[in-house]
Amino acid sequence: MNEIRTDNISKEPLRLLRALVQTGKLVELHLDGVLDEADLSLTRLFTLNRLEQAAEPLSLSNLAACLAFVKSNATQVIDRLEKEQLVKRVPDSTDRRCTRLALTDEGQQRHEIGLETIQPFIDRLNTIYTAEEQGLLVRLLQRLNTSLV
Amino acid sequence: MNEIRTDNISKEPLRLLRALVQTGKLVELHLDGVLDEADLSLTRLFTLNRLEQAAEPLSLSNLAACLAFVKSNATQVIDRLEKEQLVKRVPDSTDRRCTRLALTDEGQQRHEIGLETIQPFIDRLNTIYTAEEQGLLVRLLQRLNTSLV
DNA sequence: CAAATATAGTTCAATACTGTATTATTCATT
DNA sequence: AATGAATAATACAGTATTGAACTATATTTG
Repeated sequence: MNEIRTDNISKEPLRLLRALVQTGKLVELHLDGVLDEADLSLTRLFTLNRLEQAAEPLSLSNLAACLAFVKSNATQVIDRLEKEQLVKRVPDSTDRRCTRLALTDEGQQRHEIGLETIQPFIDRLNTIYTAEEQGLLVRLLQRLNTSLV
Repeated sequence: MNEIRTDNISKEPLRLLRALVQTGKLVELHLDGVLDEADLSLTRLFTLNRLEQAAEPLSLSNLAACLAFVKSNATQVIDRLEKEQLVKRVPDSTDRRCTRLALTDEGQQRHEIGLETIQPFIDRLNTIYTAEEQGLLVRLLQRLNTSLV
């Protein structure tokens, strides 16, 4: 009797998967366009945001884990941000393998600008979803997130 | 008195955004690894899946819209799939600007293999989320999705 | 019907990302 | 203390994606 249930689930097995992956891409595609005027991308803004929010200065590995890309890419993202003086590499005091990342003043300013630039989209999210729905969505997504790390 | 509410929302304005974008990326990162053994990527599997599911043969623009990437990328994704004989370009009968896309037999087989390859992850999704939660999640995500097109 | 505008697809250059191999350092075990 | 395994970061090659400029065909409109 559970055939029916199984059939229902497997009928369109990629629906959830596609929704998860492609909504993210759509959002990124949209915001990358918007952020162009601030000389940022969503990846770059997220990076600045992480560094700004972190209690302790993050390492490159931390960052790669936070932002869902591989370590070698973290190196390059930070290379680019450092070249533009938005971020600074500082050596870790105790572990000499480890590099810590700090926002420069200009990095902080750019972070602010970036947040303002995407504010219209944030407002739009607030019209699309109620506060409760936003909370629910975040909880559901993070449940998957943590199960993937 | 609504200051409090506003503050609450703007305190961590990127939480939802980050959850949306990065959960998608994490899933893709994970499945790209898994799909490697089938000589596929998630993008490629989604592409095959779209072509297989479509009632009418899709055009390249359709596909780009479905899969959340730009037209020039659709051209190249299809170039690669066509080179491997998984997909065939066929001219549209009425509009000579338009190219329609068809799965080859090998493309269908590879699609099947791809689905089997990610089945363990689908199963895992089914343990992480109840059927109701999956439905809810899809509805919420698609609401944003359609508002972005 | 001609001219202007829009649409479908492609090309090409620039950028971003992944994966493998490598170096340097630390940690663990004996 | 010495050796071996683990971790942090990087370099580099290969691939994927974007964006702008372009060609060809359709559609609209004056």
